[in-house]
Parts: sequence; C-alpha cells; structure tokens
Amino acid sequence: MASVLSRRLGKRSLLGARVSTPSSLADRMLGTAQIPTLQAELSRVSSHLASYEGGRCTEQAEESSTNPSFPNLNRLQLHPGQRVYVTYNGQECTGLVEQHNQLSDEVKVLLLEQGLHTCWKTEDVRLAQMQRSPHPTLPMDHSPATAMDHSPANGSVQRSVSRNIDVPKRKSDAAVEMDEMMAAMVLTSLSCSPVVQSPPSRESSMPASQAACDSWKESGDVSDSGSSTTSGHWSGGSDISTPSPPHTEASPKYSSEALSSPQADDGFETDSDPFLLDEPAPRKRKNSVKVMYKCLWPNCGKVLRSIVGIKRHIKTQHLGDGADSDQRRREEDFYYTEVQVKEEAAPESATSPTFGSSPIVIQQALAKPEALALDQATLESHLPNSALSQSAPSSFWHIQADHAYQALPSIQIPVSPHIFTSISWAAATSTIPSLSPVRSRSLSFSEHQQPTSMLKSHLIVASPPRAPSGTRKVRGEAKKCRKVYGIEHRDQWCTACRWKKACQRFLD
DNA sequence: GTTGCCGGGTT
DNA sequence: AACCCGGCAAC
Repeated sequence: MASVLSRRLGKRSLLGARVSTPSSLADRMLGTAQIPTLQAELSRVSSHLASYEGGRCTEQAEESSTNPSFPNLNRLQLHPGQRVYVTYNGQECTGLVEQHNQLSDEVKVLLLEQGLHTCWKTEDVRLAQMQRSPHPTLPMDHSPATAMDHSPANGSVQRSVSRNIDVPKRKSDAAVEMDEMMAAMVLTSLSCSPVVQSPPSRESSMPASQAACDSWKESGDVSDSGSSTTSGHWSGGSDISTPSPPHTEASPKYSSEALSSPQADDGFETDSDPFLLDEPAPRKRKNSVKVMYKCLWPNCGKVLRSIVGIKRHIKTQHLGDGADSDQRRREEDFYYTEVQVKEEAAPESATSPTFGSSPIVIQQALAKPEALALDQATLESHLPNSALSQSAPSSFWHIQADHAYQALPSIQIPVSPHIFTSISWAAATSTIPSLSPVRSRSLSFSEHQQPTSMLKSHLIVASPPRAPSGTRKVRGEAKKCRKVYGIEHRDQWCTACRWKKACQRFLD
C-alpha cells in the first residue's frame, strides 16, 4: 500500500520535481511536502504526532495573519533551548534558541554544528518541529504550477504558499521509508473501517486509501485467474505503480456476488484488524504468543521483534542498500515472515486446530525454527464470495512456482507490506522436484466464516502437480461456470471461463 | 454436439 | 497483462 501511495505521489512528484530547487534543498523539503500530508491523514487515527501537527498548524495560521507574505514565527514564543533550524552560509544548521526577543523580532541561536552564537530574524528561523521545511530565505518554488495547486498567488505570496503546499517532492530514502510506514499504518487501519470497504464511500475517503481501493479492486479482478498476487511487489520493480495491496471488496464485479456471503466483510475486518494494532508493537496474543519476524533469506533465519527491524536487516544484510532501488526496497517484504512463538514451550502441531482461534496468523513455530507462520490477507479471493474462495489454492500454486527463490517451505505472500494471508504448507522431501512439493494448505483467516461447504478448503491435500507437458488436463467433475450460470449469463463466469481457460471458480 | 481448456494471437 | 479464439480432446 505504501507503493500505492507512491503511485499517487509518484505522479505528483513530477510536479514537485519541476518546481523544486537544488537537490539538497529539495530533499530537505520533502518532509514538509510529505509528512504533513500524511500527518493530516494520520491525525484521524493517531495523535502521537500531534505536537508536530500543532506546529504546522500554527504556521499555517500565521500565513493568513497580518503578514501573509512571510510565514514566520512572529507569534511563536521560542523558548531557550528550543531546537530550530536556520540557514547559515547556505547550509541548514541546527541550533538551539538562546533567546527570543519578540519585540525586536530577533532570535539568538546557538548553532550546534558551528558552535556559534548567532542572531536571526524570527522569520529566518524554522522550528525544529518543521525541520524539513524549505528555507524561506532562498528563492524557490516560483513555478506557476506550484502556485496553481493552491490559490493564484501573487509573486510575493508564492514563497509562503509553497511552504506547506501539498505537492510531494522527490523523496529521500528516509522520507520514502517514513511514507511507507505511515501510509501503511493509515491504510491498514482504514482498510478495516467500513468506510473503505464500502464502495460508495470510496470517494470520501482520503486519496491514499482510495488508491488502495483501486488497487485492491485490481487485485480482486485478477484473482479469478489465480494470479492476483503475481502483480504484487516482486514485480513492482518494473512498475512500482502497480502494486497489489490488500483487496477491499470494492469491485463492482464482485459486489453482487458478495451479497451471497455477507460475512465476507466481517472476515476481512477480523483479519486485518490485528495488523492495525500490531503494526507498531505486535500485541501479544492471549495465549502469550509472541509475534516475531523471521528472515527467510537462505541460511539466515534471523528473528527480530519488529517489522522495521527485520526489514532493515533484510535490506542491509541481504539486499544491499541500493539507494534508489525501489524494487529492492520492496523486495524486503518477501524475505521475512511473521512467526508466532509461544512463550511457554508447548510444541504444537502445525495442523493443530488452534488456527481457528486466531484469525490472523497461523499456528506453529516452536519446534523448529523453520516452522513458520504465514499470513496474508488475500481476501481478494476468499472473502468476497464463497465461490471464489475455491480458486484460492490455484493462486497459491502459482505463487509457489513463481517464487522458488524462497528457500524455505513457507512463503509469505505480501499483498500489502503488512497484511498477509496465512498459509502454511508442508514441503515434502519427496521425489517431487522442489518446485512442486506436495503441499497441504491451511488457511487460517476467517474461512471459518465461510459457508460450511467451504470448510473443506481448510485443509486441502493438493492434487498432484499438473502432469508434465503434453497431457491435457483431465476434465474435472465440477460444474464449471458455463454450466452453473449458463451461456446466457456469461458475464457471471469467472474470468478464466470467459477466456476459455481453466475455470478458476469451480476447481476440480 | 457440447464442454473444458490449451495454445497462441491480439490489443 | 488482459482479452480473445481456434482447435483439440473428453464427454
């Protein structure tokens, strides 16, 4: 979903790039361009950054005050010791407020890096809270495009207008990371809310979440063919703007079908909700299960407590720290998995029925470090309607085949960086080639809410891998879309059937 | 003849 | 990648 955001930002960042100033400055401006935007969105679900928000709001208020052309800190009382930024010798420097004379509008600042005591006009001082704000004393952002994004400002106002303009600039790595984290938080949280899930409400939700909805719809649409997840992050390198975030039931195509299984939304909510709460600090499960994140990189197996940590580990240790490699940045999502570790050593079978108790993550862990719990909220296939849920296994087969690089038997399929469907399968040490192990699959999340007839999919012993080339797939016994819906209702067929491909809805 | 779907073409 | 369809094989 973060990449969803980056899609949105990506388009707009062209604008930002055009209007931005020297690169170093542009980088510094990111914070203002990006974070406040997110901030405003985040403010609905989080208040821990309120101080920053407050700082910005204060500044905004001043812009409309008596001196609109210079957003300044006139009305702010700077306190001694307060951290501020100033531009000294063309460089942005951090300093501490020594004294603020509001009458003379001067601020004495101790420059930390230079060790100098300096005196500044208040307007030349930026609050550390707004640390990444563009420098007001440098000419910048005079592009008409920028001004047009807001009100048609005259020349003298442009500078102030651009300060808080909601036009993202080219991102620094830190900003990207921040964006992704925050966007992830926002989207995961909002994705649980009825607002996002309800198609009519999409318009009113924030842009990022709407983008998420769109993308989810995409993934939902392709889920019929069982390849939805292949449009996910690992292919994002070629086009990061086509991610495959979690799927909300927003597709009109499925909306009618979804009526037949109204539990779908509930299931989704149950599923993703813990992630919302768990994201910053995974909530402990009732049965004192710790959620850890295990590196899946071959011969690594490092286990960390936080997603951020494991991502950083993967990025730095395995993927390298390519500064501008978006693909790599996203790849890190594929190399870790969420692991439940019970604190009391009570080894539990991977197929123990406990998976019903926790909708999110699955079982296992313990006995072997390789025992991994996988999760993914690929609700796109399962939740919207019961029929589609049958197509899920084939999706996973594709995943398995497409990601042989996953050295371990478990695979984590990120649909979004932070929402996963739980799958666990056992790779047989058999004669079967590694790409087609005998797999048993258990879906943990919310399938118990599916109609009873669907329960069989809880544990599916895989049919033998499709026979090697040459032999045609044996015609299955299951009724296919054509039979079920009839030729006259071809529009209700699954996509594959419409394309005269192997039916993905009524699998054999 | 009907149906399922593979393989390949088109967009 | 999404979509379409000729053609084959199973029914």
